[in-house]
Amino acid sequence: MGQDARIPRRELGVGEVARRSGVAVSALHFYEAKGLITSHRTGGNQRRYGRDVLRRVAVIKVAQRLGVPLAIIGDALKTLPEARTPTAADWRKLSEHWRADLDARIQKLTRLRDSLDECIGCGCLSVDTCPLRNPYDELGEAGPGPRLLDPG
Amino acid sequence: MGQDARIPRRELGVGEVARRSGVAVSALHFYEAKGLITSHRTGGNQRRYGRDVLRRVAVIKVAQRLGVPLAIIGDALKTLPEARTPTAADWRKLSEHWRADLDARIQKLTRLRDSLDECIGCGCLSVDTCPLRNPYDELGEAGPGPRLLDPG
DNA sequence: CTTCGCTCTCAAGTCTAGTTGAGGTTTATT
DNA sequence: AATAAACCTCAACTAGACTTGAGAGCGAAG
Repeated sequence: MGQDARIPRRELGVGEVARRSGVAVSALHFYEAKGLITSHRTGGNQRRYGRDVLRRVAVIKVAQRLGVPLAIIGDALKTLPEARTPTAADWRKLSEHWRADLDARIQKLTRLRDSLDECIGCGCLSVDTCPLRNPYDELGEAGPGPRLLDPG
Repeated sequence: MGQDARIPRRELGVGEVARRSGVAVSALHFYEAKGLITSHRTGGNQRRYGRDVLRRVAVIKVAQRLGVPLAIIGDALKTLPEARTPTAADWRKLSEHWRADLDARIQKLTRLRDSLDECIGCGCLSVDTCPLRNPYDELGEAGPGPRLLDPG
């Protein structure tokens, strides 16, 4: 068993962080590879995390729920001074920024819903005239291929 | 040039469908491989589409804007009687269904925004008590792209 | 000191929605 | 008949966010 037995305030192993934060160990490895979190190693090359990692992972998860891609989250986290535990003030700054994105996304979906209501009985779907087919409000996700982000 | 010269009511070649519907030829191939549209072939193995394909592609594109994944769109189109051109009534049925999804998505994001407003200064992010971290409203988050899975 | 569980690295696979390219065939026009 | 534009198939690539698996090492309990 791990190192969590009687050491409430020490560093955390990867499995413990996984349990406490609710993400998989593989995801933590992945975040670390992407530079979103950091760790140092024991003599035996195992990861040890400071307690700030829990807050960081929390921020990551919330930002993902907001629809922010990992790369952007990573950039934001890097603006925090040197591997510091994010404070409430830091969090406020990040969340205010992301709130704007969220708002835009909600607006876009709402407009779409309104168009859908208008068109729901017409069945026209004309390429030129139907508002549902005319993306007057394509925000970011223009273009080719596989970049449609805007999950739930 | 192709077969569209003086034959307004005949079948359509793949390039013409692409031009008229605004999707790439490769996308039409792809939709066909996925069973969302069908064609028959000439002696020389080239695709020929009935005119209903234009309406079908229109439905596909609109549904995608609503955030419906291709697999679901395909299932819906399969409920239409045998390769029939979707009528206005068919379209209404589909769109009413998808409207509910859209609404749910909007509601979810709105709740998320409200939580964010509440939490924007608190910085708590407690795993147990923070509403931002407690996904009381995970509806099958059928996101595009990667699997943003579960209790994100 | 053995053993079992945890952790390590690295490669490859998954899923969506296609695009791109190679190499070859068909169709329409000249 | 020759030529050019369109079309064909199939494989491989893209992006994002991970997961899965193989093969090997680490750490603490018994």
